[in-house]
Amino acid sequence: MASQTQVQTYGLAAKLAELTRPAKEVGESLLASASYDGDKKKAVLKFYDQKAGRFWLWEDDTGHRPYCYTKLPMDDLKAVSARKDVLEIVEEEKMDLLTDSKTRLRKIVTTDPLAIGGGNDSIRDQIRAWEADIKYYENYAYDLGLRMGTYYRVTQGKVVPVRHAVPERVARSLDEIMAKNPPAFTPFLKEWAELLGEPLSEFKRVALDIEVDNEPGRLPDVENPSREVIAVSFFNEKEKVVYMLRGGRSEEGVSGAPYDYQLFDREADLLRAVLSKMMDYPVIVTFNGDDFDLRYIQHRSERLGIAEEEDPIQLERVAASLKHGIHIDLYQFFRNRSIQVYAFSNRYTDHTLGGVSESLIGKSKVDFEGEVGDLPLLKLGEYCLNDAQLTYELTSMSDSIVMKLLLMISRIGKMPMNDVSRLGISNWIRSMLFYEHRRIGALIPRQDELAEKGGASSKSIIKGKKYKGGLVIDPRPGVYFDVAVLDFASLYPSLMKVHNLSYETVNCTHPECRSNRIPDTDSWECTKRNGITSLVIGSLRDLRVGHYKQLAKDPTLSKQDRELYGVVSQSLKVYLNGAYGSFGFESFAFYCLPVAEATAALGRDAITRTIAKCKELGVDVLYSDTDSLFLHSPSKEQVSTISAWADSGLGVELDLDKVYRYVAFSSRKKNYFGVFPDGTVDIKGLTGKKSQTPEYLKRIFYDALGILSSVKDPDDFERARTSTRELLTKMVSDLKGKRVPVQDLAFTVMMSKPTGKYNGTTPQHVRAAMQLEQKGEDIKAGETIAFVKTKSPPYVKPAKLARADEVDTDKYIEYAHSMFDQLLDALDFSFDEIMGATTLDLFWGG
DNA sequence: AACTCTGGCCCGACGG
DNA sequence: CCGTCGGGCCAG
Repeated sequence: MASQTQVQTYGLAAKLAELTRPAKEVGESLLASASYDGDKKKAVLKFYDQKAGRFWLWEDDTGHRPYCYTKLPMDDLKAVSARKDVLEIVEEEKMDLLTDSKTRLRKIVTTDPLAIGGGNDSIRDQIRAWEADIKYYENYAYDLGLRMGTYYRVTQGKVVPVRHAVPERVARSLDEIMAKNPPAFTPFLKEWAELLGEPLSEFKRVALDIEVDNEPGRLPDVENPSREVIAVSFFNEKEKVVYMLRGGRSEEGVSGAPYDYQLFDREADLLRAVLSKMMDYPVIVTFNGDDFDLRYIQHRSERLGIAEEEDPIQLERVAASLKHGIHIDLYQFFRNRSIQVYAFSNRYTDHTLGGVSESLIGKSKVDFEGEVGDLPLLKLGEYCLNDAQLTYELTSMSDSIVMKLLLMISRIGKMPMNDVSRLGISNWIRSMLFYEHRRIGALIPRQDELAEKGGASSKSIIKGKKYKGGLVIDPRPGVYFDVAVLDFASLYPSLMKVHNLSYETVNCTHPECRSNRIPDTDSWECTKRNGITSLVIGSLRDLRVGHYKQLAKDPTLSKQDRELYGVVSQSLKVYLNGAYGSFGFESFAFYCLPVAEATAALGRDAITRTIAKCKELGVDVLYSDTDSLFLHSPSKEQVSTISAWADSGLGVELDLDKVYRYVAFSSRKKNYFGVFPDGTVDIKGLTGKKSQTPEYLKRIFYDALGILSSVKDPDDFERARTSTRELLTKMVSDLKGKRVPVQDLAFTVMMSKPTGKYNGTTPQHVRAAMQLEQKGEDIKAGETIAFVKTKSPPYVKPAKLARADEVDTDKYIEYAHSMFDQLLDALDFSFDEIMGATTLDLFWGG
């Protein structure tokens, strides 16, 4: 650890003199980020002192080197580093050295059949020495024993954490979990509980948004920023300010604006003020700042001759980062599928600022006509500030859940928050597992070593997939009252734990393990040693299921503690759900197909045997998908018998998840709806709930479900049938009579790539997008296209360009037909039938 | 550079 | 006309 703390001298000189101070004066400060600067060959920790409102940097250049694939002395490295051409060659030599040392090491390690951890202390030491030379600097802070978002105090050059007390109730619950697990899990559980119990911190932050004076119909070019930055807004609870360029814009009414503003005559002055303001904050939040806002400010500042020293922005290949703090680009964060699905339960689907804001905070972007550059200052400021406000509120909603998730995911993954916000689940897990390897002095496997474990032995159901996945059985069509749904708690992580699944243990070298076959695969499991991913994932699973989920609801704990444990539980869920899939992902650092395949195979085995057990007990299994069972009217005793059997026989927890008043299955898998005792409806997979279905059809669909939700017993269905018939008759009549607004008939489908990249086939939404492009619109991947089906080629039109008389009504009735049949199939009536032949004749003129 | 996985449904485009 | 495939969205 460094003995001397230094302060960087970039940034506005005066500002920095005010903001930075020597470490010996530093009181309690929040660690915001850690990174390794390869150019300066220094690690930089970024702290923020909330009380004093100042940030400071702590640099470490002792013993931690940037290019550690080498045995070269530091001085030699420095000498060659000065010359770039030489460095290239030396890098190669370094790689040779690395290979040599690894070969030597492997000779020793091969005496250990599993090649991780080492079998005795001398091997362990050698591994550690070798590992020290190939340190992975993402984990830098954690190598020093530091943790993100935690308060530290610096005394005599040492960084010391500010400790917290663990509530007694929490300690007790942890002891119980440790008692239930084999001793190998104890150190893991302890370590994790200590980390996860660390209180959450708040981050002083501001949201930023910019407006550029663009040419009509064209987006500003970030790489060649020829247009002026005309407005920049900052928003948080204390500060709502817009910096604007006069540029001849109308100043009418601006003096009475409901926000603070500053007007500038020169763009360079505006930008200097912006850069200076940015320095006040350790965390800056944007929406798409990586690709646009910060990149544009930086390039524009360069062009206007603003000195590097005045500018806190540092552009990287994909990210825009800050020299003094961290930049969170929410666009990157919300685009992350794991976040979308597991943290926000798919509550948003559109990844634009407007889309996410509308879904999560119920607020929209400001609308205006024409070009942003032509707006009067009052409007310009309002528009610009509104975007910053939405951005900020996305981080402050629900008690700042976004910041808390970022922080917790960062701590679990041993990855700085700025990286967490930009990278996907496989990178979080990579970082987490690298750390775990180093902590126990284990070798991190190379790709070729992992490949030796072999590929998949099962054949996937779907063409083009790598292995066989979860089991889905055909539902029994019809309506069933009193249906209980049992499901396995974290099935895949549980199986990884119980069956010791890890890349080094699966298909191990012990001859006596070969008989521990994993059903439906050619693989076997190891009973000689605990696998590292089994230990890590298993510990996290137990802590989530047996500890944090309960603590989050425990009334004896303070609100603050409950909130912390809720965030922990949610973050763990993200990791647990991603772990299995990552092992089947080619680019994952621990990619190991046998692990993914074995997990899924054991899942199929578990559910198959449970179904058999149910049958044996005389319980009807109506449906099952991967880890869930739908049981027809089981008794309490039957449920607890099955649950107890799963616990002892399979080693996996099987719980009663929910009970439906009734469930209606069609013959289609992953397509059903259920009604809870309180009348709420649970819809799965039906077309009527899909985001692409036109608003009008969705509305009718939900109306129909409303009718069906009132059904209390089989006799009620007759009434429901009559009401449904009336509803659908009116629908057909409204469609035929063109009484439905065109907007409500729009299909909304996302573009997964730009129009040009669809080769060979042109789906309807792409055809519509191309029409918009012809009108001069810019369509990007990720945008949602609204289109209606029309009667003449190309049979689609963007919704905003279509007239009611162009709509192909028959297509819509056809679509409604198929949509309602999914619903009615189950109830044993059909669209045609319910409409009655005469009604159909009437409307279809047949 | 990359966006955890497989299973399943639906529609429309495309080629024979 | 029909089977196959690409594309999108959803379940788990």
